[in-house]
Amino acid sequence: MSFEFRDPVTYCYDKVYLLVDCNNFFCSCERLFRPDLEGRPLLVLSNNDGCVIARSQEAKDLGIPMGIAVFKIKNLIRRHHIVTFSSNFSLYLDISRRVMEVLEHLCDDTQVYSVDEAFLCFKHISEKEALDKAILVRNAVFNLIGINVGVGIAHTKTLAKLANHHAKKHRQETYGLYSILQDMPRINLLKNNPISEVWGIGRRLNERLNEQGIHTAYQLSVQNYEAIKKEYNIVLMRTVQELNDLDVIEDESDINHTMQIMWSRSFTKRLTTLDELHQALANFVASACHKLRNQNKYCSQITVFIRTSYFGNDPKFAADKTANLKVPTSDTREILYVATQLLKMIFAPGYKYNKAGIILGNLTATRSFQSDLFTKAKTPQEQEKSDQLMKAIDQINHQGHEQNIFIASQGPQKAEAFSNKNSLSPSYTTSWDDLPKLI
DNA sequence: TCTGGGGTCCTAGGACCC
DNA sequence: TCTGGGGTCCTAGGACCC
Repeated sequence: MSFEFRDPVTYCYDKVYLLVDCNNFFCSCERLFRPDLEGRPLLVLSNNDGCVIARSQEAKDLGIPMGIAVFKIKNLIRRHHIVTFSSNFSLYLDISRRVMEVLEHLCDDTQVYSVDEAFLCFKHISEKEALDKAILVRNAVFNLIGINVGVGIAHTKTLAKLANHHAKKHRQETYGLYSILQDMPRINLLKNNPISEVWGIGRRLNERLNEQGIHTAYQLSVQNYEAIKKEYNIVLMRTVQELNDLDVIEDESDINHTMQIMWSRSFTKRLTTLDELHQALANFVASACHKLRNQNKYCSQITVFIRTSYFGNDPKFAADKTANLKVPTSDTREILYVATQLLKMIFAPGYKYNKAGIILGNLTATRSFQSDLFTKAKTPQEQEKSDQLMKAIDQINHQGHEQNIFIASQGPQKAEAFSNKNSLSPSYTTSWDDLPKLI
């Protein structure tokens, strides 16, 4: 097979993607403020300290898998003196925001993809220039924030993800940077990776494709587009196209694009009565509504769900119910009223519930709605009054860490009262409003 | 005792209309 | 009395992501 070789200095590409991804992000954030932990294995745990959601390299090297229940590795933790942290999302989000600021400074077409990664898009650039950019990005983020990143360089987002994976896996040889703009390294990388490493191939697709004899990314890349679309779907077809350097996955980084807000937690203690569930739900509603108003949005769809644990021998039960509102709202009292009705409809006695939640959907930036003869809109005065009240509640609750004002049914207990956080790190960066910015 | 918390997109199928 | 097909909109559910 012969590949076309393009001169790295003189050949100019229309469009190049750099995927920048922070290494072991949550663990790296914790370590920023605890340099004494350098070199020691670290874990960040989920909300109830129930399972592992992030691992430092040392912890990965010990063979600790993602998502494993903490009680299953108690001995390992003791034996290797592994340091564990409860998840501190406000810290991670703050560090994330600072990292993204650096990236946006270095590239005006930055698409933030998740809390720890972003695609940087450069136009009319040679491979050498792309590599120079990648080095600049890696050094800037490390020098200014203290976080290590990996950078994958390719013609499509799917390939940039794969290149990034290679860069991080072989950090010694790649220094965290890898380009597959040329055909030769791209084809080699495809041949050396199973399809499960490809962005968009999950467990189910992996099984189905394996049954068809498709195991490597390369085997997937040579499939016929139309046949894949017919047998599977358009999403997988786009993945196959992307493996062949066709840039077909759109920019979805529209900042106000959120379509729904979910708030849910699992409980440390099993809840059995409608009353207990209602109190927990009321807290979730309050938090979700607060988030909704922060985004200056209204919702017209409310879903409530409750369920028992997937594990153990107790009887299993799960239920959800959705209500659509004629008039969009962000008023905690209205949403709580509807949520309460929904909860009453789905509640079944005799089960030990371990999780509940609320989803606010159909988010809109205005209250506009299709009026009909039977729907009475609030008068502008009523709307204004509701907005003012909610604003006041948000302001007072924002003044401290405690939630000071409750809707009556939230009860005296806060949502946190239902969950455990045994080894939470301090909120280093968000405790003081006037903390000097790192950059 | 103890098993995360968010999100997105696509598709199939039902309701309804002409 | 019986019989259609095509279009749109909505929703639930499945698959994926970090």
